[in-house]
Amino acid sequence: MDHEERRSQIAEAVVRIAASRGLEAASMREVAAEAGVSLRLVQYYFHTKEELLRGVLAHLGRLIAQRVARAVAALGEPVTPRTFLYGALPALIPTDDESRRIVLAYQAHYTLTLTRPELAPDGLTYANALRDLVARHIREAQEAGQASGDEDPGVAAAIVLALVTGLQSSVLAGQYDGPEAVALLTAHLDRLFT
Amino acid sequence: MDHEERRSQIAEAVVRIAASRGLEAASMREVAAEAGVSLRLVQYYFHTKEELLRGVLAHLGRLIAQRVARAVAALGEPVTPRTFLYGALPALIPTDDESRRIVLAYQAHYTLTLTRPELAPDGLTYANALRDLVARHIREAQEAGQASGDEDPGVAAAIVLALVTGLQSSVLAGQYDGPEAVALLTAHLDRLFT
DNA sequence: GTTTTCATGGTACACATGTATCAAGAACGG
DNA sequence: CCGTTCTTGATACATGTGTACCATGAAAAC
Repeated sequence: MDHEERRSQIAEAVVRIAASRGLEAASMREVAAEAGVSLRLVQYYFHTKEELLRGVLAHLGRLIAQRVARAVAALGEPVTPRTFLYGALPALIPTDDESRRIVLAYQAHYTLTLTRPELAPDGLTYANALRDLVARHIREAQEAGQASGDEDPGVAAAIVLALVTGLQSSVLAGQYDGPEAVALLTAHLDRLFT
Repeated sequence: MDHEERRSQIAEAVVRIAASRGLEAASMREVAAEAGVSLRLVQYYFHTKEELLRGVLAHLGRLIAQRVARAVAALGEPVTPRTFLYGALPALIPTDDESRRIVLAYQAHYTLTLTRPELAPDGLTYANALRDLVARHIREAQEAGQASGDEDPGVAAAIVLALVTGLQSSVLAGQYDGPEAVALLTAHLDRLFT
């Protein structure tokens, strides 16, 4: 059978367990049962548990990137800095069940990596790259006169991304639902693009 | 011996373990060893593990509230809405080792409650109360002409608190250090208080 | 002074965990 | 046809886990 597909299937099982019963309930045996395979098979595709968790984290990264890319693509051409930010950032907020599962599992892994850094091989690479990307779009919007220019693009990008992270947490905890959180995010963006 | 003190001592041990090796490493035996007491004693003061985790969460809440109160008190009189926000909110960002421990342990517990709501008896009570408190201060600042009045205080409060949450995560992950995160937060506040 | 409650210790038990081992069919090239 | 490599299965093992049980001073109440 195809290796990548099997690994995805198992990783998906971990995501489901982590989102419903918590990451600590994702034992090798539970994962095997949830994925509908034998324990030995989980061991075969992910030799150790550490490798499994790393694989799941990578899988979650792909899922999230895919969701964002899809949201941006749905905007149609042309993709201006403004439409990019209004399209990509809200895609990170959990709305439907699937995005909630993904973000919840991601947050569980994220928290785990805080005390087990060896599980996050790339560490802050993606976070910093994303911030720089957002900063670049903000700067372009400023140069095009769409945004007020009296703010450092790097600072504004860091703020808006931290806001997204915080809103993710709030939605997961049930403080706001998806649309409410998106409204808060766009309210912040609206002040950026005066 | 004093009951409350013993419970605090044990809860503090859990916080240290959670911050260094992760909450999943906080088994009853490890907690006992870290606290320098016997396993039986941990069982005596917290009959079950669920009760222990609830106790630690309550303890963390007290520690955080105490830190914020201290930061506000350090501002001296009079406490205006503006000084309150500039004093209380940055106190939530991890700067020294102790605040890092507290926030890290809190985040671990928070993530755990997402899939085990029975561990968070008060749920969103505090979060909503804090948001309303911040909203009230923002509204007062607006009425005093210290802040631009074209923004809903509730929305602004929700945004700034989500930002704080996101900055906490970023600092824990090492993306920003404490002073950088505080600078980002005050940059946001500065735009609120034109 | 005896009894009862509190505080602490040691230990046992049933179970879950990650990992390793042994085994057997399947696919496939020589 | 045979051997080799890839997949999959069942199971064993050592250890860690939460919890329960029994025991012992100490203090307090009557």
